Amino acid sequence: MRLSKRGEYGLRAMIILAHAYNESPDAMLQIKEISEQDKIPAKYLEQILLALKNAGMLQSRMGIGGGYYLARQPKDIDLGSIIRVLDGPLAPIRCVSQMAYEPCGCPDERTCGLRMVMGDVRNAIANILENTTLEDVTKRMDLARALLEN
Amino acid sequence: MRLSKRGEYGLRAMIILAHAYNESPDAMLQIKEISEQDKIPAKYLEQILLALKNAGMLQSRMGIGGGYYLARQPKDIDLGSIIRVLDGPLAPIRCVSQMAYEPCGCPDERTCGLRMVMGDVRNAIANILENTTLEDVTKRMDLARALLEN
DNA sequence: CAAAAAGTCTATAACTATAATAGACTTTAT
DNA sequence: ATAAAGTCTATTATAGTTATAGACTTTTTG
Repeated sequence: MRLSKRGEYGLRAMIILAHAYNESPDAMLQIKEISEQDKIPAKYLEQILLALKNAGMLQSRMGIGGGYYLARQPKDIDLGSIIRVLDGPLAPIRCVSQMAYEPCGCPDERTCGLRMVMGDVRNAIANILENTTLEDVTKRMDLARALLEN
Repeated sequence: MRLSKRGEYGLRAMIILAHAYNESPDAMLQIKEISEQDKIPAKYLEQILLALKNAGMLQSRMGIGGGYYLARQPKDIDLGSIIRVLDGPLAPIRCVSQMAYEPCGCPDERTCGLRMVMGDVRNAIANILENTTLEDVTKRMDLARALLEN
């Protein structure tokens, strides 16, 4: 049930970009800055950010002073979409995937016990990830930081 | 977030064995029977069942008339344990795993946004899987079958 | 307009995990 | 003694993940 490094790196990068957005909506961060801050191999991060850009979640500017920034407000980007772009379906098995269904070959899907349980799991995961936005994440982080200062 | 074939095959096999248990608590099934019923490569299934046996969830008898059977009642075997044996931790990332924690290297785990969300996800998954037993699964299947007959 | 600084794109290498197969061995019933 | 079952370990094959490389394009600015 694990999240790949690719997914993890992508989420971390998006969270950093969301923080930058909060400070100034038109801030830009370079691949190198993000990769150093989060200890992600720069060339690998490059591919990840590019994929997120091609999926419409990031924008970028080339050339001097260029970099990446969120294509939408943090409140309009949910974690589920990010993971789907980088890692594929959220569902543990394909036959319960909403976005990428495939039959699993059991005699009757309607009475397949594994499918029922995994359907519950996929819904639980999707509920959290689709309803958690980058804004939610940065808010929780800010709150945790504030609480620690006392 | 996916379940491996190993995990899937193992769960399917355990569900079949639970059904056999329901029919008669001392029923035994052979590897070959299970593998044919569920279209699982017999030699692969062999390894899976052996792992579950070594983890104390199955018992077996060698020789003519031998086979596998559940080591405990279906109500006392939960799906989370089965998956842990076959696929490892339920958590999407190690730093939120209860059973196999490892630090993830972020500067401060207490304020790591990714960790907070993934902690929620791991709890949601574990809640379902640890609280669903083989008995729950066979009951749901029987109910679904009964409903379809009308 | 040249140079430098950034992102773009595609290929491929290295590594790891998954899935599957093979075969010799042990136990048990008849 | 033989045949039918599980046991155990090794090995192969495949796929997926992670990472690296390098040539290319765009943009800014001196």
